[in-house]
Amino acid sequence: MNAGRVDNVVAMMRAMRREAETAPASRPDHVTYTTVISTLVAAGDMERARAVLEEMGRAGVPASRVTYNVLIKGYCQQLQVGKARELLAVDMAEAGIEPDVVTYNTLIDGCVLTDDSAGAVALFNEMRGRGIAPSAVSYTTLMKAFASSGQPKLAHKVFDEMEKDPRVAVDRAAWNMLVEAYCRLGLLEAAKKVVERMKARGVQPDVATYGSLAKGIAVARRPGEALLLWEEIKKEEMEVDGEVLEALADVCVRAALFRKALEIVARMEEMGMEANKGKYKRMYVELHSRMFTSRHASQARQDRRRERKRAAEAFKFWLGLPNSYYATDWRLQDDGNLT
DNA sequence: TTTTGCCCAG
Repeated sequence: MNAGRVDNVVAMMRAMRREAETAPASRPDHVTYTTVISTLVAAGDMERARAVLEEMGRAGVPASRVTYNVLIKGYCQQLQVGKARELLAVDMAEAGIEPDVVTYNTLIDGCVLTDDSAGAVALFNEMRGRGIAPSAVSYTTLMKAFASSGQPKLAHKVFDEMEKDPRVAVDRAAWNMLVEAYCRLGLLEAAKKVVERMKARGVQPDVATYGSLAKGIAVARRPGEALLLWEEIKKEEMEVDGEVLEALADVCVRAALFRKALEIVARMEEMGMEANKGKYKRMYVELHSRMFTSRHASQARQDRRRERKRAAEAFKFWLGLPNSYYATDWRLQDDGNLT
């Protein structure tokens, strides 16, 4: 199952059933069937997952709450939240199986995936109405509903409620979701305040935190902030993934901060990541190909921009664009290639 | 032994 080998998992279950004819101890139990269903769900094959549920019933092995939770997750991933809800309202109810906090968290996330934040709130309330206590995951998922619908203030309200709830602890995922809620709209000052509070509470920012900040910087188009974040990542020897670096490199290229952009892509290449040169070529040509072409600049101004020009040449060299060492005439074709 | 949330982007 962990290797995603669907056919082998199904064949194993069948073999167990056959063997059980002479060795009853091999009879698949509810965990066996749930494991098979998990494999099919992970492969996105809801039809076969559902068929195994039927097979389970015919074999006289009752599905458990976990079995249903797995199937609900599968329908949510396929964006079929209606079918997921039906499993709860009809199948689980008929089988007399009570949902738990995982059931509801999964459904709430399904609402988020289908841009239904009202549905997410309704399910959160329904869960509490049934006497099921929200977990840290419940709060964070509800925050996600507001974060992804561009309502950071509401996400923050949920965060505050979470802090007040003695049954749960605010963890790094919750802080990160709050940072994400602000960054998605490019509200960098608010996001940075959250990060400061998070650090003051002894929670270290991680890849997700910096990923959100990098995205926020890109949304807000604030290259100065990209430099600050890059310096912090360098100073703290922070473990970051390529996506964060790419977001920062994008902002730097857009802002014509080529020296920094080169530093960042160097780090990406150190990490074994292929920087997307095609994208940077397009950005360079679209945004900066007219740089340094003014004929009216004074000598003083030309001197001042010498370092920037050197950086631009180095960047073009890295891109493989014609630079000062080679030909100087080049243009962008309709197909995006350069001649 | 099987199930849920935190960056990217579709």
